[in-house]
Amino acid sequence: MSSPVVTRFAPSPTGYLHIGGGRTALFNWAYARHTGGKMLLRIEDTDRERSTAEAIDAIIEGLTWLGLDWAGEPVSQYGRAERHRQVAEELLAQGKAYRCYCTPEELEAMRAKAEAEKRPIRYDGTWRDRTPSEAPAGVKPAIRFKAPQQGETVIEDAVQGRVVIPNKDLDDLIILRSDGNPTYNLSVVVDDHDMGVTHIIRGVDHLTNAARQIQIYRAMGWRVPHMSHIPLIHGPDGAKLSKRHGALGVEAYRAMGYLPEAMRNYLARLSWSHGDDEIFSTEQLVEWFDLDAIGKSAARFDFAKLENLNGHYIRHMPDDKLLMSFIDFLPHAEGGKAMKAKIDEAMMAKLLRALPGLKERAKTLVELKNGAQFLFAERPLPMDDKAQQIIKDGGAEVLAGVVPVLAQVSNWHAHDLETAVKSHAEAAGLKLGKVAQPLRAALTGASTSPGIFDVLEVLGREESLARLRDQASS
RNA sequence: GCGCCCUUCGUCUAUCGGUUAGGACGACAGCCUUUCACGUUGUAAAGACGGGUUCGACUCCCGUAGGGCGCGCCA
Repeated sequence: MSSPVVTRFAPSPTGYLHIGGGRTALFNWAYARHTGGKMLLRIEDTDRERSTAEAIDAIIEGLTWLGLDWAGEPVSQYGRAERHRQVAEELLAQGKAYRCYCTPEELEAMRAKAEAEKRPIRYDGTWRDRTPSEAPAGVKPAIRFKAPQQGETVIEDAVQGRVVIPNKDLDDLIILRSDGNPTYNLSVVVDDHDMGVTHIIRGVDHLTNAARQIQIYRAMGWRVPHMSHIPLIHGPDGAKLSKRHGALGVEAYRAMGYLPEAMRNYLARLSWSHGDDEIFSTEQLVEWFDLDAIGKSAARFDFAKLENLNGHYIRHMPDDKLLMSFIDFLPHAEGGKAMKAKIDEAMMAKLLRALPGLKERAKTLVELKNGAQFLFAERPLPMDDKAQQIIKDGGAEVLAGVVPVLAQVSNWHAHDLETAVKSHAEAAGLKLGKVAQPLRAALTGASTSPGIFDVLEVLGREESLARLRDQASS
């Protein structure tokens, strides 16, 4: 029996949880679930300049919205700095690291020179073999890892396969800054080791870091975790979906009206697949998810497909559940707070009754919100351009004819209303559409809506007749 | 510049040497229809290029081109 799987999601809190991070978290989560293991959350906050408490909150909220959870409390990497320092000292004591007295300015000059001469940009090992006695006075040293210079470092990656990096291309990285703070590559290794992480699943942008980290694991005599470097998500143009290029935080997707279940389904299908399966539940994802089905090429983010998937989830969600999702969504939508304030028991009932007709027409919760607008509107109803046109083009007269008919319907239900309107249309020699559109315009203020008889029923007799009379010619 | 990775319809992908290269989104067309949708039927649409290996390559190897990632006292 092998030990239980431990994965981790380790974002740096320098901004919101972007969509690529969300998928990395999803893969870690799904793999942990699939194997009966657990996922840990570690906040990589060692960069004190850029890490913020707001970002931590945004990440946690984003993960929570996505429906991803983790075992235990989030770990602060910065909080473990003392331990990282100890490891750096240990490496130093063992001769596997050394003090480097180069100043940042010198290093910058070194890089500039290398670039100008079109040489690989690498630390030249100035202090690798010098003795501390040669140290310049007044310069605080950083500690560098003494990386092997010959041979190669092999990454056995579940996704990338066997990746071989020549050691000559990996220079001596700083593991402890001159101010005594550990750097990323050291902290990651120490934390993953101490936290018992068995499987590292992260973006391929960390692939070369993996090589350096493996060298540190070796130097410490620690076991190297299983690694999976997953492809990045690109924008529609093929370029990296970076923060600078319009990459959005998961909260933006929430505001755009996407359902977490749809996001999970969509994200799961980026660089991962299970045969021809396109739409599947999170339970199925957990059941099916495995590392060997992850592809190596980057995927482009496609809003059209996300939207299609989202529409599917909206349509198939039970009405009561959808209503709850809708109400939870409202505060995040434009003008949604005002709508939410209007939701009382009666409105809940109306929404629930209207939802079957509404959800067929909505691909996002924003569209659902817009579609439901007519339920919240108050007389006199605001009318959009098309609706006004319908009323003007003879609609008002049609309404004048049909209102008395509707007023006589004793049982105000869709079926009876339909019977009444249809026979009226027939008697008047009008096609049903000629009657339905004016009704729709007057009732909803728009030219599109759910089935008109359902609209009449949901609005109720009094409100319906009042709205119709507002627009009927006298 | 150096290193690593990638390349099947516009997009996401299936294919693990032998298929009429399949599915999904999107597009287009038809049907349904009180609007818009939904639903449904159908159509168009792909192995980057060039060499090998093989009886046989989308699949294996090499090269070319294009793309991505990395090369901080950032993570």
